[in-house]
Amino acid sequence: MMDVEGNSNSNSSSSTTQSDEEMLVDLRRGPWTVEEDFKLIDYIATHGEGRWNSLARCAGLKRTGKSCRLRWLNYLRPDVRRGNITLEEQLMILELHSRWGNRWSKIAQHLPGRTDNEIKNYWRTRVQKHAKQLKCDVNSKQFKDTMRYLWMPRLIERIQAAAAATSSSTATSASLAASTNHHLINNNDVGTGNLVMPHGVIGNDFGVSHVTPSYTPENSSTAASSDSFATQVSPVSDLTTDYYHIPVNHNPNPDYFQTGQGGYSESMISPAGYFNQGLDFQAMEHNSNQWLMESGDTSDNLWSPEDIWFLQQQMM
DNA sequence: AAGCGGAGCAACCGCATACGA
DNA sequence: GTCGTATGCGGTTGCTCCGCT
Repeated sequence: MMDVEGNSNSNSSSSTTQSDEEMLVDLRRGPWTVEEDFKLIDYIATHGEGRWNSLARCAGLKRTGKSCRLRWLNYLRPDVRRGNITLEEQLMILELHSRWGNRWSKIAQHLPGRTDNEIKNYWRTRVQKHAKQLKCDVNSKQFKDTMRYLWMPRLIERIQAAAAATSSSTATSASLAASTNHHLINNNDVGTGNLVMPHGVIGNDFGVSHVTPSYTPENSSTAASSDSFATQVSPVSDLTTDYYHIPVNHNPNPDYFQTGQGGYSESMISPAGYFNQGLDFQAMEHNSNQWLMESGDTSDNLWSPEDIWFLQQQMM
């Protein structure tokens, strides 16, 4: 593919409008040029988006409507966030993927500024790489448990640590940590009631505990809406949808919430009980150590030796 | 310095669904 | 109800970059 010279492409899409696109005998493909980008931006600024086939034609772009749409949505749109996936976003992706699977666009809706394509790429390149390093399939129960019991708690710890390091002086970051905990842990209150305590005292069996004396969902939301916050860290608290409060068993996807398994956080509360269900955590720990040795990307190094030690204690 | 291989990412493809005539 | 068209989504491809040998 990637015929940058723009070969005719009558078979580019089985469902794309024949009348519109086949008339464009000179369709370009491959990477977009700066000139094409400007054309598209200009046209959309004047006429708005939508009706992509006619847009492509009227804007003088020798591209398919689909190509224009994709370019706009994934790259040119002014609110697209570029750059590294933050810890908060990683956590969100892991959590949301555990709920919805490869529903990338749905996941992207909860990560403002991120596109489904970007999240999909992140998953395929980073998460699947880790699965490979752990020598298990990304869809396997073992790998999902690894995410649930090791990565996610570790991410929460690191988010809190980062917030504590930078925010003793700013309420914003504190609210972030609180809000992250609130959103990610609050569905534990379904059937447990012991994780989210009044006035933001939050803890779990992984040693992740945090006291946020003034936290409420309301002020978290307020803090999250500040501009500086939005540009520096992922606006987790903008995820105002209350799906975290939905009892996990209501999830329509049986693949992710099997009987007795619950959501990840439900099991996080009482890992010891769950650890007795035949999981090969020794093998996971071995592979995880190997992963830590091999990975040079600090953003991926979610586990410390203490984590491994703790994991071993849980298994005893 | 050159070759090679893997990672990351932009773009394409095919299918599904929505919508209007 | 059917057909044609438009849009959206998830999977896949292949290019570029970068690190390693």
